[in-house]
Amino acid sequence: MLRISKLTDYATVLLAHLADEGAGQRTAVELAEWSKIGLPTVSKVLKELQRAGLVVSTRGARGGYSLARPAAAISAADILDAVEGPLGLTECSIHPGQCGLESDCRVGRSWQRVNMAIHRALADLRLTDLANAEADAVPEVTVRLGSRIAIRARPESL
Amino acid sequence: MLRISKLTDYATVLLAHLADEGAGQRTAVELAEWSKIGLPTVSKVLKELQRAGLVVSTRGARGGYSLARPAAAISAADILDAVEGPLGLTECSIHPGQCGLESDCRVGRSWQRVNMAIHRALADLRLTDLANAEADAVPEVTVRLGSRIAIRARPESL
DNA sequence: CTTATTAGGACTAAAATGGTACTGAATCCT
DNA sequence: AGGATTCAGTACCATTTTAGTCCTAATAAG
Repeated sequence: MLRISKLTDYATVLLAHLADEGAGQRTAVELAEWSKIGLPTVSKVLKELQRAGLVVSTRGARGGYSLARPAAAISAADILDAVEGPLGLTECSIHPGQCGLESDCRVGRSWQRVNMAIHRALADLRLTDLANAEADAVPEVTVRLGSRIAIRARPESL
Repeated sequence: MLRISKLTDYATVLLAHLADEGAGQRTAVELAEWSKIGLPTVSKVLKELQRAGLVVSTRGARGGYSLARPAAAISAADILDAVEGPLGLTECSIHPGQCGLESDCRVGRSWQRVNMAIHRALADLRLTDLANAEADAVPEVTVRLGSRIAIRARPESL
């Protein structure tokens, strides 16, 4: 099905750890040792998170990384966007007008809507929720794609 | 962000066309010409859809493809699963016990839940909805991940 | 038995992903 | 000032995934 990349997974793990330890600042080395992910990779991920403004870094001796804002203010969508970029769901959403169908094909916009709705739902799923995946700690998320039908996946079915 | 593959997009377009034309049976050639997708590719996609049971095929002269069931009984999740397979969202959901964190890392299960919830929401989004992407035709979808928080992306914001 | 059409699978090319390495810049400490 | 520590940027490589093609076999119609 839908898939997040390994790097996004790493990012989540690292961010969750930074969140756990309060305002704790950690170096890339510490995080690599703790997570058992290779240092270069951890480094790369953290750099991306820094560019995206999710963590702040201080250079030099006694430097390191820490969260740029409270864990509750960082969403799953933030992490996705930071690591995977704002990729479009379909080709024609990136290069419109090269499709040849256009008038006949109303499918593209649908997937686009699906994507946006999922994105929007994930924007409300916070790092604090992701970090506490104990039973039922992950919140309900509602994706609203239009106005006609309400569909609900019930918690007990997860 | 999240992404569907080109082939999934093709599959949706083709299925939508089969749905449009009533019970119309179409050959791969006809579908390729109509969609302007290369014949070998159309062929491949249709074969996958056939294996997944979304379309039925008849061989030989006057053969072709048609929907295996009414468009309203085919969901977005069916299409995703047919073309992209039931991929796990993270590594450790596929190969558990190789992670080294496990006790410390509660992130994996969260993403897994997100995935399952999205999947479940897409299971209720029907081909008929995808094919009619006129304004507001795509229905509201609710993904419920847990039981604590309700999050709603409002239609007007799409 | 010839033609139309799908089934299956092997194969190739291109792109994305995951991971590494190197060089430079900032900061701290003595 | 000088050295040590640590992040920044970028280029690079290997592997995997994705997209697309092609060929041969099977099935059905006329």
